[in-house]
Amino acid sequence: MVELTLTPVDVASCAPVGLTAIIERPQAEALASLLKAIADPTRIQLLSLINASNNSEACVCNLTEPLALTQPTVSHHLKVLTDAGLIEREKRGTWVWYSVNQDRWRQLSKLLEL
Amino acid sequence: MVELTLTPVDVASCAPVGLTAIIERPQAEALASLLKAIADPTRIQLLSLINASNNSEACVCNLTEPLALTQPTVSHHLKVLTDAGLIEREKRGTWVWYSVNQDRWRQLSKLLEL
DNA sequence: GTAGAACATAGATGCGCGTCTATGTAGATG
DNA sequence: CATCTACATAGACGCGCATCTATGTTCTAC
Repeated sequence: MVELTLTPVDVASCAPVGLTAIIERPQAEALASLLKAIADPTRIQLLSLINASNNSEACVCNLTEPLALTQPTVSHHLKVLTDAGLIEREKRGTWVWYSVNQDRWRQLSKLLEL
Repeated sequence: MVELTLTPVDVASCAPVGLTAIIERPQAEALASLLKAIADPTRIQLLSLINASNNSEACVCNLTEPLALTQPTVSHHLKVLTDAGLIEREKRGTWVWYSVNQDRWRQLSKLLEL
C-alpha cells in the first residue's frame, strides 16, 4: 500500500505565495497530500491531544484510551502524520514520544494565505 | 450519495482556540470535513484559478480547459467547495460565477493556529 | 535467557470519493 | 415554440483509506 509518495512533502515548493497565484499540478498534489494528512477527525484529535499534553508530547499508550481506538489504529494515524512531517517521533526506552513539528505547521499556514 | 453532512460547516464551533486545546469528536469532524474539501489537488487548482481570474471570479467554462477535466467533474468539485462554504455561487444569465469566500478562509486560518 | 510491555507492520474488509458518460434544467436567441 | 449553450444531477466504476485482528520487533526486568 502506498501511503504518501512525498515523505515529507516539500512544503517550500507547494505554492509560490499561498493561493493567490496559479498552482500547477505537482504543487497542488503536494499541498493536497499535506492537507489530506490533517483532514481526518481522529488525526485532528491526536494533534490536539499531543499539544495539550505535558511538555507538548505524548506516547501511544496515552492516546489510545481517550480516542477509544486500538493501538495499531493509533500507530497508523501517527505514521501518516509523521510521514507528512507534521509530528516528530522520538524513542526513549520502551516508549515512543510524539510532538508537533511547529515549523512545518507555520509553513502550512503560509501556504493557505489568500 | 452523501456529500457533506455539514453544509456549510459551522466553523465558529470547529475549535475553541485553534489546535492548542483538546478538540472533541464533533468539532474534530467538522474541521476535518472542511479540510477534506480542500485536500484535493483539483480543488486546490480550482481555488487558485478562481483567485487568479479577473475580478477574482470565474465561470465553469473557464475552468474545464486548464484542468483538462470534463464539465460535470468540475461542477462536482465546485459543489464540494460551495457546500463547504469556501466559494460562493452567483448566477448571471446563462453563466454561473464562482468566487472565493474570503471570510471563511480567514476563519480556517485561525482554526489551524498553534 | 525468559517474560512481559510498548509499539510497528501485515493483511483483510467495508465505506468514501474522484472521475466518467448520459441526461436533465434553465436561460438566450431566432 | 424550437434550438443552442451553460451548467447541474444521476448513476456507475475503480481506487484509496480508516479500522480491525494477528503477528513481529525492541526494550526492560528478573
